[in-house]
Amino acid sequence: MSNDEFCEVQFINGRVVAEVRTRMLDDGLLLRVADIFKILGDPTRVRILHALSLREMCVCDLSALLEMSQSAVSHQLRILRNARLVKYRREGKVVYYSLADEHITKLIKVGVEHASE
Amino acid sequence: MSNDEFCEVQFINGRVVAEVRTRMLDDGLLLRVADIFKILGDPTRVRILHALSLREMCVCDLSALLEMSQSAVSHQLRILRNARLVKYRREGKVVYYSLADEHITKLIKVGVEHASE
DNA sequence: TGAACATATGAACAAATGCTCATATGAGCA
DNA sequence: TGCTCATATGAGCATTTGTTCATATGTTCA
Repeated sequence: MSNDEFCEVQFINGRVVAEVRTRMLDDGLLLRVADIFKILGDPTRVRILHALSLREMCVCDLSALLEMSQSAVSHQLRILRNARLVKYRREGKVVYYSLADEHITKLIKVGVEHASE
Repeated sequence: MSNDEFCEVQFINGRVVAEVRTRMLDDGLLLRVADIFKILGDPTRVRILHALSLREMCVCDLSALLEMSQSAVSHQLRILRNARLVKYRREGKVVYYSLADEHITKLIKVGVEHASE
């Protein structure tokens, strides 16, 4: 696929494009990066993750804390589970969720720093 | 609004919820955090930001690099502009975009680190 | 075993999103 | 001024997303 299909200009150097392309990270990797950020890009999930960074919690407590239905919280927890951002343990009828690792805390932290500017 | 509306359980302590609530970051802040991550949560925008972290580029070159229409790139650049993640300068007919600051580079970097696991 | 409860999940639906297409804007140049 | 080109933007549309509602699953306990 030639550049001409997208850009008909001559004087804008294709060499610049080619040079940058060699230094670009793999598209698949950048896609995974976007996937992670997409998961973090929802207020409910951010609040859940932040709450879990303070303390392990069960679904019911999270639901009360966030003032959201148990179903809504559960649906979001599934998304976080599938993305391996949280882990959980069952204790009788109650399921306790916590962050999968400190990496997540760091991600949230960097986001908070940026938002606090 | 009582917890009961969302959680009828007695033995799951409301004190835990109350205690965590006092330590929770402000909801408005967490909303802004989610907003930033939402913007980073799209492959096109991540690729644009990553490219700009390597070099200042014009719309046309970005379009060629990403093999996307000029219109699509321009639309995404507007979103990035509104979020103050990129800045731009005009040079004749050409508009050059670059990252607003190194904060953005750091955000992307942390995301890449996570995705590289 | 059967009732009660914490959690999970499927279907449905409204809202948000990202692209395309057509067109507008704005700058350089003949 | 009129033409060309780089960029911006509005409308339309298909897809994705987050919630609710209803219901299923799985565990405890009488």
